Amino acid sequence: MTIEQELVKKLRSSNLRPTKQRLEICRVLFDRQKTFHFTISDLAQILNEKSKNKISLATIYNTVDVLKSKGHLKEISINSDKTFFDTNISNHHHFFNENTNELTDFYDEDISQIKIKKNIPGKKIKSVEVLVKVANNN
Amino acid sequence: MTIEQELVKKLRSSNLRPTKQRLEICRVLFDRQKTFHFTISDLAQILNEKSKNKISLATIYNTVDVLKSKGHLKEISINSDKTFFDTNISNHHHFFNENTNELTDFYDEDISQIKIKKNIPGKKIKSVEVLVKVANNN
DNA sequence: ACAGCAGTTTAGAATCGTTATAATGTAGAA
DNA sequence: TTCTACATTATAACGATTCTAAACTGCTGT
Repeated sequence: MTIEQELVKKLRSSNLRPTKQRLEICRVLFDRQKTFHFTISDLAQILNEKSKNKISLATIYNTVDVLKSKGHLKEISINSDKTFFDTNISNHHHFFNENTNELTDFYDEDISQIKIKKNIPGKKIKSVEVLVKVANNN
Repeated sequence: MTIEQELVKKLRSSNLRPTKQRLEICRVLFDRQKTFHFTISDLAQILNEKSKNKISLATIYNTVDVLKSKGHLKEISINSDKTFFDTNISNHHHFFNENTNELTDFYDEDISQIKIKKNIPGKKIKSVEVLVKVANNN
């Protein structure tokens, strides 16, 4: 399947018609090798630089919201200034570089196995994610 | 030392004069047995109910910001709608109940020891915190 | 192919949390 | 008590996000 077909499929599976705006957004999000961490304004800026006819902010918000609710994007909370999203939707962990505000993914194989020894009655664990904050020594 | 003296000390150590508004805020925050998780609007509402003369939102924001920057409060990021604060400033972990949006603390003794097997060159780990999302089974 | 409609995009207004402003009030040192 | 630097306040400003309603378009049925 070509990338373009993948993108269309992703949109259709979210009950979104593959319009040119949405495809443009999806290309930025998903047509890349590495995980992409972004805010709406990052994305809007990239889209503006990339294409001649600009896409309305409302469309960007709507598309990202739907992609998120359908599980194609994940929201990550590091600080509360802005909402970050992640194209890596697997259960994974983050390094947060306090000096540069950069995020780096890491996976279960990079951490010792985590066992939670306490539970909340009547509740089931849905996810376990670790946030490691790092900074320069000085 | 009485609670009231503790509160005054906490304010003075933050370079804040112990005014009646600030003391009122600190009583709500720190004069309690259990950890308190709150948003600014939670706090504002409690303060309004509690005392006759209401405290300006600006004062609440300023006081909380300073207390946070001086390490008497901790900011926690769960979702990005609102900024949450925590009176528990120790390194600890959270359960987030997706059904009720409630937060519960848990500590290192409630989890297996965590070893990070990867590192970021030139950076030092400042904190490791785990977020466990839980929800009803159905 | 194309008409028609449901779904989409858009600019701009509205909203909400948070921060800034500037006038008035007050804690605390002398 | 007086004075000054710090605090408080109401309100304005701001920025991210959501809403609105009018114009536009993909897609289905013909």
